[in-house]
Amino acid sequence: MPHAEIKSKPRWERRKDARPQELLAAALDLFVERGYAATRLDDVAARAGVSKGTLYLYFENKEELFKEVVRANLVSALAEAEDYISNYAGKSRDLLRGFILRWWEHVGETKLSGISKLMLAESGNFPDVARFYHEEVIQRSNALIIGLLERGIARGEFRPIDTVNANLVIVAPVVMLMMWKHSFNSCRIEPISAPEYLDCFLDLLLNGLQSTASSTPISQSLN
Amino acid sequence: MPHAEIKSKPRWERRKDARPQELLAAALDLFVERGYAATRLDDVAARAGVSKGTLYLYFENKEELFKEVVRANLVSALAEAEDYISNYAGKSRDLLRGFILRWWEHVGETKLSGISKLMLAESGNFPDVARFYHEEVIQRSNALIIGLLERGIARGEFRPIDTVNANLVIVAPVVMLMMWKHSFNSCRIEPISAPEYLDCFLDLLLNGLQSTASSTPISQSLN
DNA sequence: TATATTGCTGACCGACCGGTTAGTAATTTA
DNA sequence: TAAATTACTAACCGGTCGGTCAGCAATATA
Repeated sequence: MPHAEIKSKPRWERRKDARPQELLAAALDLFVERGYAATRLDDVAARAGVSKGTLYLYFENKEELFKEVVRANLVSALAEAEDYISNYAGKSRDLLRGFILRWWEHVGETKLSGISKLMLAESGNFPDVARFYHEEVIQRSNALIIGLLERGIARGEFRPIDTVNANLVIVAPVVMLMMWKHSFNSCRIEPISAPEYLDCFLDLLLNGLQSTASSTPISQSLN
Repeated sequence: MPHAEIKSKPRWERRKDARPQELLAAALDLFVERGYAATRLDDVAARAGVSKGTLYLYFENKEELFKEVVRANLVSALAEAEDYISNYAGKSRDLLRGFILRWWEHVGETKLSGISKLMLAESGNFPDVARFYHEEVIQRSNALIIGLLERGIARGEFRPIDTVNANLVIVAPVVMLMMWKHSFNSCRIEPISAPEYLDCFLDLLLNGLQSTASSTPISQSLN
């Protein structure tokens, strides 16, 4: 029925308050799918059912749009993680395992992992965005995990180690899994099984951290 | 002295056999500095002291140029690593440590790390290049490390673990350090100290792998 | 020195994309 | 219902970049 619309369906509608969220959702999708540089604002607008000019009514430019996407998603997710850790009462190894599994569940296997991947991939070409992300997300996340490790050491559950670098080492396999999911996983290449990978990682990690069984401090056997 | 050249300095020279290598070197530099998509062939040609048209005399297109860069650098480096491992006679933990430190030395802290970073960052947008790199580099590297782990397990030096996933978990912190070096390290953000980071990583890893001291198999304490 | 060969140039094409703006039409107001 | 307001559109601009090609000038040849 070619002309079913008797008089309805105006060519467009005024929806001033719904637009920003719809644009943010569309932007998140496309940034995750294609990365920062490769995402065209024409496409973001189209996916939100709007023209590119409209996008510029609500966001100053591409960079500000991206920052809003990060604020609306990752920064808020960080607050939850902070809660989880500070309220935990049990053993540190369980806290660490729980934190990592929840991290994967809430970020890794959702679209949000695409943002983490994107930043690591492109921050070299966009130093302003890089600094924003580093201050707003990475530093806070680092503080979280370092605090967790210190807690384990203070309670005698973990060996005393260099917590600053251990933080980075621990984060690496999880971030790597996110990266993989958004790069090689995408086209025709055998995907990594996240549960098995994380199991293996946690096995190695918690064994490597534990203070009880291991009597050899390792660092003495340098060559 | 504005016109010192009496009669020398022709506007250009014929150097048919030197061009390919010079172009490959320039391409490596720029791919590492800016990534695949953001590297302009005009710039590659200019850095090699040549015009863009010349580049197309020696390479079919951007993708083939990139593949040649990978072949000329990473693929050959892999051969050396294969030698190192297959000829090693000592303890597996020392072999693993040596392999990782040499990997960092020969790839991580050279330009080549930029290629690894680039692939992880952009293969999602260039599936053909991704498949090439996966077959030519990643699969061979995986086979190498899995073999190394199997050797350690067979000799009773490492705990029996899931070697396929452990390979990925082990590779992650090194690759992550490369990524960091080429993204956040580049502009104004506190750099990671590679030696300290690798020390910490190897400490955790070798402690996590060792079969001797640790009596608790860890995987039993789920939750 | 004259002629042939070919490595190399640089202007050009067409597609793309971030950002702008004149104008239009949906809605509100009086 | 007529006028005023403004959310929205669509055409446009300037700049970029992968890729092409007609022609030129640096060599080789004789």
